[in-house]
Amino acid sequence: MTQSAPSGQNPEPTREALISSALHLFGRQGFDGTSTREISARAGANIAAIAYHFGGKDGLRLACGEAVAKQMAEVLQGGAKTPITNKMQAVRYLESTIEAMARFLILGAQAEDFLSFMLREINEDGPILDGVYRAMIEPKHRELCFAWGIATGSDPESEDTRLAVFSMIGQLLYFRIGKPVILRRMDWKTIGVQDAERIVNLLKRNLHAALAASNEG
Amino acid sequence: MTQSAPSGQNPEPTREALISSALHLFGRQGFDGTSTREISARAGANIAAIAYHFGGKDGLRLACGEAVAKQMAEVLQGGAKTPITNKMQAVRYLESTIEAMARFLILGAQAEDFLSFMLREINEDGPILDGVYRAMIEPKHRELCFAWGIATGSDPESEDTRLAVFSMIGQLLYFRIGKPVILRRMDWKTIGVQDAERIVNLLKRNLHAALAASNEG
DNA sequence: GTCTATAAACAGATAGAC
DNA sequence: GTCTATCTGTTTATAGAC
Repeated sequence: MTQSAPSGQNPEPTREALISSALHLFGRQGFDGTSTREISARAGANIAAIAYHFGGKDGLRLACGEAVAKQMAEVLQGGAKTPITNKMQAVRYLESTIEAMARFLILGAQAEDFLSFMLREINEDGPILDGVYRAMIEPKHRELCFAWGIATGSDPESEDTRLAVFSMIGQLLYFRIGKPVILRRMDWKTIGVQDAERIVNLLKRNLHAALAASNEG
Repeated sequence: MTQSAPSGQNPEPTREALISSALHLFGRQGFDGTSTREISARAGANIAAIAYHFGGKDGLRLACGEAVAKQMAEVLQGGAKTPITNKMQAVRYLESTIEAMARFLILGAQAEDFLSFMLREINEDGPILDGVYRAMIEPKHRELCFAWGIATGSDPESEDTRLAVFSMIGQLLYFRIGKPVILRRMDWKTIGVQDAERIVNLLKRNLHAALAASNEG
């Protein structure tokens, strides 16, 4: 938005190409493991373009973080259509969120770059995590806690509820984070559609089991 | 910090210091983000010592992988004392494994370097993961699957069992992997002893709930 | 807005004294 | 086995033509 769009064309083609290339390479090789030459070459642009558009390599990294936050927020939106007022709606919401996230995380091909990048940024615990946490993780987790509270009849913002939601999300995310390990142990070359379905069913069973246990306690 | 070698005592003091320093820095900054100068300075050794002892930076990385595999194997050993013959023993084994791993992962201060390093290596999916997988992850996962099979009366090496064990381990590991996110959401500065206890209890509840659900199905 | 050319700093590896 | 000094290649950033 900082520049006036040329008539009819894509406003910032090199800018977007640079972000897309950087996201891909940062995710695969890490920030320090990727050179600006490599990024610009992959984007079909010049090395100097990075300094021009983003001020430098660090600026490009930040722009990648913003792109991830924006894209992920769009993906995660869609469950919050109908308001949740009773237990059945809450359970359905939790279920459909797990399904959507699992399919996106495990199968999503275009998600690969975003996720690898974010995984590294989470470990780094820097300003990019700050942004994505505020824009996406925190609001979504709060939403899930609200639904969890309705589904189990407990305080949505209690420590136990927040931790319970993390344990639900955690097992889901691990199927993406631990993918290299899982592929070895399962003797799979990749996680196929039917494999993902099996995982989704397992996660839903675990969800219902955990909810039932919470309702008893 | 530039000390000379205390000749005659510990067989390889510089070697060990280099591995320990590298593990720390690789975990925090990544392999590419860490220079050999930084490593040798922290170890109180000379830059040339890395080439002498390990052949180069890559050799030092491999040595770090071996050190992790060795240390982790020791930590994980200890549960496989008594043979598992009945359901109660199997459940107790799963429970105590979760407890031991959770306390080690979440609280263990000296585990920090090992885990950060391995997290990056898992994402990298290279030769270091190969070694650690074979030496530690695969055998331990197999052991857990065996116990899970006894506890639920299902085939220990079926795909569903292997995935179920991963979902159990996954939620455990996420409390370490996603630590920066969790600290923000829980508004904690660090995960204290009583917080860890709360998490362990949650994980045990989830374990029992999942086992119960598996027994029904 | 994109390019070439180059500067200045830094990387890992090594030769050779001790 | 440890040191200093240095070689060689690569890094990011920038100056200036177009």
